[in-house]
Amino acid sequence: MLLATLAHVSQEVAATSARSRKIALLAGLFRAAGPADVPVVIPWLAGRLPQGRIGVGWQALKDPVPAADTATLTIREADDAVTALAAVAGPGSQAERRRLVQALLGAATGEEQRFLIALLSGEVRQGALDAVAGEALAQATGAPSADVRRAVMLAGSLQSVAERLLADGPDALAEFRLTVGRPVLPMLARTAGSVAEAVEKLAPCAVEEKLDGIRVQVHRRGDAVRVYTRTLDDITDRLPEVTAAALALEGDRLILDGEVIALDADGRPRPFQEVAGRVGSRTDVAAAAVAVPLSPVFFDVLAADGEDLLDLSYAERRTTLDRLVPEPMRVRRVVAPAPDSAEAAEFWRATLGRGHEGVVIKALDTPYSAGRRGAGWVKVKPVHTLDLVVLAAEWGHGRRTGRLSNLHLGARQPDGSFVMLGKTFKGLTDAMLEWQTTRLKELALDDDGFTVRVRPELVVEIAYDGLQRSTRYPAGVTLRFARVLRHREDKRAEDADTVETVLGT
DNA sequence: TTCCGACAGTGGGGTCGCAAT
DNA sequence: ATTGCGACCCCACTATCGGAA
Repeated sequence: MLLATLAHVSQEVAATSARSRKIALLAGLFRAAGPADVPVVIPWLAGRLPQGRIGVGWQALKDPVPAADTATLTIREADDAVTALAAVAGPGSQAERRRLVQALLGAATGEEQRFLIALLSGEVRQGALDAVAGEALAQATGAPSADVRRAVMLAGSLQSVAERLLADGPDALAEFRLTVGRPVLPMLARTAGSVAEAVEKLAPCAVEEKLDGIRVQVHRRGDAVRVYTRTLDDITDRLPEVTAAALALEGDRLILDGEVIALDADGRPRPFQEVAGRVGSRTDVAAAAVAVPLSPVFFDVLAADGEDLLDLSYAERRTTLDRLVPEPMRVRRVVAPAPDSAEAAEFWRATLGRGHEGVVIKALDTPYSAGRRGAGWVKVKPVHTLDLVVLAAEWGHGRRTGRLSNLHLGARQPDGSFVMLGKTFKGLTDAMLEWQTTRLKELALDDDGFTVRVRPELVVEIAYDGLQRSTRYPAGVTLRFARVLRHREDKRAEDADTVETVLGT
């Protein structure tokens, strides 16, 4: 199949907003693809490279390359070129990658170039990722979409399901079962504003500690242990403590779901940044493990003695977890039998008092919804707010093109100047974007085409989760997960919060 | 007809490893 | 030694489609 065919379909998918039309377009292309093209066509149209990380980003793609006049490039040839790119390493690799990228783009027409650049930079943005592509796959093959979805969760990727499905038909889906050693997409939680609100919806439910670390899925079969992240990357080699902990358990053929955190001598959790740094360290794991020892803490079990527990209720899975995992390695929790239970509020206070991030409220009767943001899990974290001053704004991309989007946030200093604490683009409705674009243009000092600096007069109310250490910003801290609540036209810059106030929180 | 679940998009900061300077 | 880049951790929130109620 020619790359031009695929690039054109991608463009059509991007051009329509109707999800049903996107699915029909993708399904048509999947049907037309030959068996040899399928392993490439499916991930490409879900916006992903089968080779994974290849070391090419916007920097390697920014130089324009003259386009070919006619479309001759095949999908196979383009895929081979990407494979060659992924293999480049060592001194001179950046230049070599750049050369290979330019050769590939030089063989492509304009439309093909646009698709390849989007694909290589991870910005296909056609309004269709795995879920929509999976739906199209079901349509193209006649398999029930619920079965395709379940197979994808259990396989951890669309691609492997697609290959089996297109080669052997819908019957092949039955082979995708929960298997110890093969990671499944983890269940995620939604957000609620308060514990009372969440318990109201979910009772009878449990309230669990929410630990601020790295999510892990631990598989153990005999002496073989593997540890996977939320995106199913294998990080076993970086977490020897987790392997040791898993081997010390009674049960076998296990899959456990939990979080790794770092604890001080007095049992209080250390900052997320330290945990992330530790998990990211791979060159000298032994030294890193001495500096920041990690503790795995589990909250769910997906398989025990090789048996699939996904469809059991949370209450039943938790009973199994309590049997298999000793108490210090399980998250603390209480059960709130009714919406007005006093236990929930008390547990929330105690959890925050111990220095943890928040709580997760879990309905007792829900199964493990792999890969979903299931309604059965709801997280609640404390929210702080500040009034800060907009110092500058950046022009948006995609659907925010032409709007000033990303705001630079400043806190007041005693001498009347401002110190930048971070940026945010979150929380803005289309109407707010429209309004702030107009307002900030009135305040503009200069515009370099990327950032518009403004007179520091517009006050915004910002919500955030807490402070974290920063080397990027002058105060030495930045806001974690800052988002805009509202513009405060009723406030002047002199009314904004000071750096002292921020640091005092 | 209205409501709501699922999905995609728009990016934030930090940290590590590697290559280039 | 320092800097720049890419990858991958953590993540909040809004808009939209289309099926459920």
